[in-house]
Parts: sequence; structure tokens; C-alpha cells
Amino acid sequence: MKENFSRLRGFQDIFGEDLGYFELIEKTFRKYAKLYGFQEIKLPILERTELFVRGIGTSTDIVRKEMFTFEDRGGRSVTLRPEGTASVVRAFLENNLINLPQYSKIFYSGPMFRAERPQAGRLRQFHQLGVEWFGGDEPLIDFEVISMLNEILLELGLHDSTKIHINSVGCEICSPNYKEKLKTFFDENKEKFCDDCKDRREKNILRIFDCKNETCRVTLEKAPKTSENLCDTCKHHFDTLINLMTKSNINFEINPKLVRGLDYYTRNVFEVVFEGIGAQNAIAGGGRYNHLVEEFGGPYTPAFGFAMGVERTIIALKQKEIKLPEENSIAICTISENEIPKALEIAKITRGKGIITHILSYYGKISKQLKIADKLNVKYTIIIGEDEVKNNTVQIKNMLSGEQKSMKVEEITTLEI
RNA sequence: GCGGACAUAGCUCAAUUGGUUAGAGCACGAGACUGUGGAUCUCGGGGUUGCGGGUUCAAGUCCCGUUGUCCGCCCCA
Repeated sequence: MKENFSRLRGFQDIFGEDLGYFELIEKTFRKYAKLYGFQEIKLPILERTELFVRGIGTSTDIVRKEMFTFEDRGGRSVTLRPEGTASVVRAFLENNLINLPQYSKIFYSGPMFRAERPQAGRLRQFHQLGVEWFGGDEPLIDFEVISMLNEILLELGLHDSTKIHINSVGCEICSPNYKEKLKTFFDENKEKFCDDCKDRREKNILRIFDCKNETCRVTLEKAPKTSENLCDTCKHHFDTLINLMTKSNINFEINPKLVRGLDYYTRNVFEVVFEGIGAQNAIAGGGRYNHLVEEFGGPYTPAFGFAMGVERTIIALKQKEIKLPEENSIAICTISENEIPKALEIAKITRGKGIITHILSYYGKISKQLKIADKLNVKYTIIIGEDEVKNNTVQIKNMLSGEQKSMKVEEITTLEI
């Protein structure tokens, strides 16, 4: 019976400690996104299927088999968004944000949906925080965005356990040549590659670098590297970024095997890896996509962005045993029901000061009320009885030390929580 | 989508080769304590053993299916 109402596989309720981490991550992300001059946008969760097919690419697994797609009442094919970038680009063009310089830098947050087999760090509904920077091809932009992400990791306390992997996948000039070169190499060593890689050769040859098969890995050691096959412009672009990175304190490494799954990436791509949270160890990833705006019918508008996965970041924070900031609160207990009006009056004062206040009178006996106050982990408990009402005072008890003293009602405003 | 492991009280786990009424700790509730929490003690509530079939005199235990979780592949945040 209970079974019929249970959550769908890969979907979850987020509350308690997890929600605390969720809010911490989102708050930190928001803070830096704003400090770096990004403007927020709230996007629809449901879009036309075609948006993602065109944006993400038909060769990707996301589009081929992981989208929640269905027909709406008007017979249109619609899809729960599997990522944010396509929608941001759509909104950017649809609202003519291209003419508003303040909207060249946009950030978003929200749930994404992919119909994958769930495992740790991989859900069907998960949350991403992302930024997109439109209208510039300078490596300084790439650097600024990566720096911002680095500052977020630093503030969250994940800085020393994460590594930023960087690579360049080239542009429309050098990438096709390189892919041909790689295919030639592949065909010369065909028998050494696994079946998955043979499939990758047809779909997206670059992905053979992601293979975990040992034989494939060894074979790939001799394969032509992306970084050695860039055109002059891409190479300069990449080198300039690496130069900036080297001069900063960012913990990064050049990973010639890093390729990204989405078709729209060009030139510099990166991924933030947190070791030790299982197979799904990338907590953020992104890169440059210089032609996506054109793909949707806009003018040439180079862009750079990334998204971070909230749930994976929560796993990382928990693993590092990062403490959540405490939220102090107080409780008001009364000896009998007669003091409830007074309790309400006091609560108005404390809540007016912005203090989280629990009135516990309905728990019955004072000993019971204090027990609840203890479990709620409140900093102070205000106790009101007959005598206190008569003298317009309260008893204020420090729940940590157990000390208790009398205080005039007017003095409550001086209470420091 | 493929392969593997697991599923017992709110939580963490027990339960001989299938064999009485499925136990313990923590948590929860009541009391010892009628204007004072955390400690201790006593008592108590709580389970169709994930769900559905099957084998058997007998199933938490064996078999099949199903759902969920976890791990690997795949993919990606």
C-alpha cells in the first residue's frame, strides 16, 4: 500500500542535514556569482524537446537515451531539462539579452532530469548551479570563471581535496583534422580496443580517452594528443589560460585525456574532480562553446560556462566532515497554561529581534518542556510562572551552562543570541 | 541499457545445518521527580522480516519475479 505512493526511483526528498548543506552550497555559489557580476535567471523546467536535441547534440547519450520526453496536451514533444546551458542560450536570444551588456553574464540554479540508472552521486532529478558568460573569446574570461569556481571551493572547504583538470578540445578548424588523425590511429590499433571504444569511434571518437579499460588506456598512451594537434589560435588560447592559471594559486593539472560529453564544447574545457566519492567524482564541469548561439540562429557569440552538481558537492562536504553553521534559537516554557498570554507577548519581542523562538507550553509539565528545549538544542530557555507574570520578569536559563537568572521583560531586547 | 551485491523496529545490527511467540542497543513514550533539561533506574509502545508468488509438516533463512538501495560498466554534474 505504502509502495504505491513511494518516491520514483532516482528522485529524492531533501531535508534536514542534507538541506543544510544544499543551502550552504547554493548560498556560497550565489555570493560569488554576484561578486563576479553575473545576473540571475530563472528558467522553465520544461522545454521543447528540439531545444535539447539541437543544443546538446544527437550523438550524446543524454539526448539518445536519458531524457524525460513526453507529449503535452497539444501534442508537442516536450522534455524535462537535462541541463541548463541550452535553456540559457534560448532565453538569451528570445529576450534579446544580447543587447543588454549587464546580461552578458548569467547564472542559474535548479533541478535537472536524466533518466539514468541511479547510483551514488547520480540521480534522475539532481540540482545544478551554473554560470554562462557570453560575448568574449579571451582566455581571461575562461580564467575568471575558473577562478570564481575555485573561490567557491575554497570557501566551502573543498579546495585541498579537489583538482581542476584542464584541456583543449580545439575548434572547428583543428578539431576535424585531429579527429581524423585519431580515427587513423584507432584503425591501426583496432584489435586492442574494447567494444565500447569501437562504438565510441562512430559516435564521438574523443570519448575513447574516457575508457577505463586497462588495455585501451595503455594503447592510448601512444595516441595523438589533443594538446599537440591544436591550430595556432587554439594553442595560443590554451597556453594563455595555462599561463594565467600557473600564476594563480589554483590547484590544477593539464589532462590531455579530458574530453566532455556534450557536443557544443570548443577549445578550453575543464572538470573539477573530487577523489573518493565513487565513480561519479566530477562535482563541476564546463568549458567554452563558441558556436552554440549560432546553432540557435543568433549571431556569432563565443561563450564560456560551467555547472556544478549540488548533490555530489554535498557528498564531498560530508566526506570532508565540514560543519554546518549553527542556527541559534530560544525556547519559551510556562509553568501553567495561565502564562501563555505572557509567552506570546515575549515571543513577539524575540521574533521581532530575528530570534528563532519556540513556544513549548503545549508540551505540558515544565520538566517535559525543558526536555524538548534541550532536544531542540536551543541556546536559552525563557521560563515564565505566576511570580514572573506578577513582577513582569522572566527566568532566563542558559542551556549550555545551566545558569539561570531573573530578567525584566524590557531587558529581553538586550539578549544576544 | 548491461553485470554484481544487499533489503529484518525510526536508526545500527542479531536470529545455529530451514524449527516455539523474530531479539538487542540507540531513539521514542510513561514513571521515580506536583516551578526546571542533559545522568541513572523501572516499565511500556513499536515488525504482515521491502512487495508478490513458489518449495516444505515448517521460510527472516531455499527458489522465481518485482521494487528500492549500493557497487562496477555506460554516461555525466
